[in-house]
Amino acid sequence: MTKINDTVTTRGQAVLEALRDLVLGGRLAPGTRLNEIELSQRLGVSRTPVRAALTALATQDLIEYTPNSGYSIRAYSARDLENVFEVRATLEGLANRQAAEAGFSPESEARVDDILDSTAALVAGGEWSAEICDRWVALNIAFHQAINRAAGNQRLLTLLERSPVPFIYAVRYQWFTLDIVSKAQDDHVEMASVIKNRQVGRAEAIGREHIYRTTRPLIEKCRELERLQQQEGCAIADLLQPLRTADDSGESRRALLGFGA
Amino acid sequence: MTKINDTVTTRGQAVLEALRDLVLGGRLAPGTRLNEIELSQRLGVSRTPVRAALTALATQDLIEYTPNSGYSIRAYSARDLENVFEVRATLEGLANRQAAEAGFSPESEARVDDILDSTAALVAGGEWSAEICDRWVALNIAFHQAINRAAGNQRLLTLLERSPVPFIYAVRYQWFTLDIVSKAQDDHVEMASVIKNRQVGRAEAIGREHIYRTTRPLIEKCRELERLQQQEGCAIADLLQPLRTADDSGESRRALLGFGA
DNA sequence: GCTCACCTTATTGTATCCAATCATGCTATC
DNA sequence: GATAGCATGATTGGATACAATAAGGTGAGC
Repeated sequence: MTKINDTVTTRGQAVLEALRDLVLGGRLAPGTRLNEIELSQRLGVSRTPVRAALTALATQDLIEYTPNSGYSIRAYSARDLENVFEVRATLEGLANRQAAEAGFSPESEARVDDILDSTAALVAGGEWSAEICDRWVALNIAFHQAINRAAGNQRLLTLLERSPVPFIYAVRYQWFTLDIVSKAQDDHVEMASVIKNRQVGRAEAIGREHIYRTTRPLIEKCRELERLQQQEGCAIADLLQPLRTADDSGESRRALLGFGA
Repeated sequence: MTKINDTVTTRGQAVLEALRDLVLGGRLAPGTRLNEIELSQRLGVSRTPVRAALTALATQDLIEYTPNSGYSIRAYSARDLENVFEVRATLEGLANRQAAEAGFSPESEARVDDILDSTAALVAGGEWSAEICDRWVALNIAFHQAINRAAGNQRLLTLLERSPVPFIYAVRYQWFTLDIVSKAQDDHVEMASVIKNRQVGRAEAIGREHIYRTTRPLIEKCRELERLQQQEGCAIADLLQPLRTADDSGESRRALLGFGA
């Protein structure tokens, strides 16, 4: 079994990264218990750093904790997702506004333009594969990160980066089609433009709307699935079902940890 | 030395509460190191639950963590405070909007009205003492909590309740004067009214503005102090200085823990 | 045959021990 | 006299042993 990467500061930190990837990967069904002993054995460490990582993940609401019972993968209902995205939309709106207030630094502006060029090229290519999708997802994260950083609000940045949107990574091959990504590209171009022109009010509105636009169909899909089944949480488990068995070799970091299917 | 309250589920949870109160209490100067051994001895437990609590607090950004060095009380610059309150204002705006969208339940409405009656009575009394201030602070928290709950967004509620505004508790005697509280009362009345009338847009704007209004003077004060001294962080330490020696018998829970001056 | 109680076992919670790391202060050398 | 290197102490990081709790199964009694 592969050991963890020990170039990181402490084992606890490394385990935290590993378990975060595991949880966000979406391979584990809601309710799955995270056994401390099993995890520590898989990662080649003792229970101590595993417990530290689990504590941190539970504090971030990425997993559930029940005293004397342990940690488990939490279920997301369509309502939960809606709430998560509503908060995120609001916070990204704030980030865009503050970025517009502050204006881009020359470096930020260059970076944003670079990213937009890259994503434009991907979209214009007309091809769409798992590999290209992964490239686009990385660029998409980089784009939002660049804007969120430009806002110059450390508190906001921390909240946005520490609350990754669950399932987005997991469902990306199903979700980010060329059509969706093309619309996102238009949004991104407008976001950058509005910030450059320091249009504060529009920046907030567009930043917020961009999140609503891109996530609403996902929520609708979950809601539909929930209607078909009565049980809460199961809806999303099903949405992810195809992924739990799919090939995932592209994700090097998680694969490195021995968490393959 | 007083032991921790063991009616709570696990020692780890109890220690977390205790340390959270300690940190939010504002008695410890920025940079103060949180020695695991010392804390465990004070609380009458081993280092293990202390470490769990410290991990959680660091994850919530209430304390700072440096690998192989430990945990310490973080400093807040005026800029930090501004960022924290900007995020909070935005989130409370969202809460008010969602509350207006959903409307009050009969119970929520009754509770909000009760609280408004109580705070109105305090303000109308014309007297202002530490004791009355404490009563008002508790009611103020209850008011915002009631509205935030009425929004029906669990995610949002968690973020708001897990990110208590630092220093508010610490500086409350200096800060919440009869004048300030009286203005807050007007805001609260309007917030409740607008939600009752389901005026969604105004609810968001007023909720947001209420936070800006009540916190901006605090930020200005910090900024002024920072101008006087060059060092960052020290400003707020000074703002709190009088409190570090002040009598604090009103805070039963923290006093219970043996963290007196 | 069903239910309740007890016991067993698996897993978490806590304490303690050892290792690793960092900071401090001293000494020696330039 | 100043600086670099080393040694020593204090503190954190990690592992392990032990205690407590919860869940599940088995047995006996009704």
